[in-house]
Amino acid sequence: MDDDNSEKASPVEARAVESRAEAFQGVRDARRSEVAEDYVELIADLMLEQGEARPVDIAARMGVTPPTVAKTLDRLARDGLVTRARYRSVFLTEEGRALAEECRHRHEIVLRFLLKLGLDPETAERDAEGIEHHVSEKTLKLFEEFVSGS
Amino acid sequence: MDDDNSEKASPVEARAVESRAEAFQGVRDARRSEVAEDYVELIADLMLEQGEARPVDIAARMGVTPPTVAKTLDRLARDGLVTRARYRSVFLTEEGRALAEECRHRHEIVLRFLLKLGLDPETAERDAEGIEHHVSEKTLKLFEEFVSGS
DNA sequence: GTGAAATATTAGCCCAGTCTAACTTTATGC
DNA sequence: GCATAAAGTTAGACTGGGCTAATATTTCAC
Ligand SMILES: [Mn+2]
Ligand SMILES: [Mn+2]
Ligand SMILES: [Mn+2]
Ligand SMILES: [Mn+2]
Repeated sequence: MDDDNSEKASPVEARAVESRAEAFQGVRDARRSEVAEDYVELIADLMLEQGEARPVDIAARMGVTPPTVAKTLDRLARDGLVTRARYRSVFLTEEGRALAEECRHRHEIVLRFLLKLGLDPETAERDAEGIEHHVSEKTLKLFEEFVSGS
Repeated sequence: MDDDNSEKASPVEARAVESRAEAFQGVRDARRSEVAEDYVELIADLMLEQGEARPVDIAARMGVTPPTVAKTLDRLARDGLVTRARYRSVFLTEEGRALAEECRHRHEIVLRFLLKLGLDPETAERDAEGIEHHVSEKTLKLFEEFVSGS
């Protein structure tokens, strides 16, 4: 090892490192809510479309197997987002409904934003499904303005 | 149960269900590559900044502990993205370098797009770190045009 | 050169989220 | 009403990605 690379971590560099770590932390936090968000949004959808949210319909639309849905719903129930009775459809709690509404709204804005940008509907729907979970309030506001703007 | 809700799944509805499932599948696929993408991008960064990519520096910037980095690097090595020797810095394979370059490019475009939209740099960096993994080629193109456009 | 500090690894734990196989319960058609 | 089909659940396995505690190795200051 020839070159002297011992730049003793200036406060400025230290701050940059920390800030980067916080960004990654934030993304990891967001990741932990993704599945719950998609489920409550879908459950709200199904209750409108079909009058009830059955695990089998959730499974078909999420593209996963029924046991996966069962386990996920148990976690959602544990976290106070849904209520559940054996062999019956699932229902959203107040908290679940609130989260679903928030997610529906955010999904809608992200989708309309991508469409306005010129994306085809199929791709827009797919990208929105992923992007929605990583959009801050500030960004959402800007998306909204862009959609509404001339 | 009074109302008759037995709408026998028309082909149109079936296609809609399937398409939605595909969107979720796509998002799940993207999620599986997120960590690998962030790591190779960061490793490439460190090799430029510091001349080498040490686990301790990766850990600090990712905001995780060294054992987490070790385990992740082992997965990356298994997947042919990095090479590794005990107690030494890590290196990217050809494949790893290619992926890193792709990720760096995509990250850059998403970031510039958010900045152009009017987002503050701190939030832009954080949102970009999450959004980048869920942006299709088509969307990236549109972002690029928007950034370059008058 | 040696000892202490820094770095890296290993072992072992945890939880989320996926699956298949087997079983139970409910809904449906006759 | 009953047989069977559909739906739901349970058990058990697996991977990814996080952690702490303990250990091993390397680096550095003297
Ligand atoms: Mn989604
Ligand atoms: Mn959604
Ligand atoms: Mn990222
Ligand atoms: Mn990135």
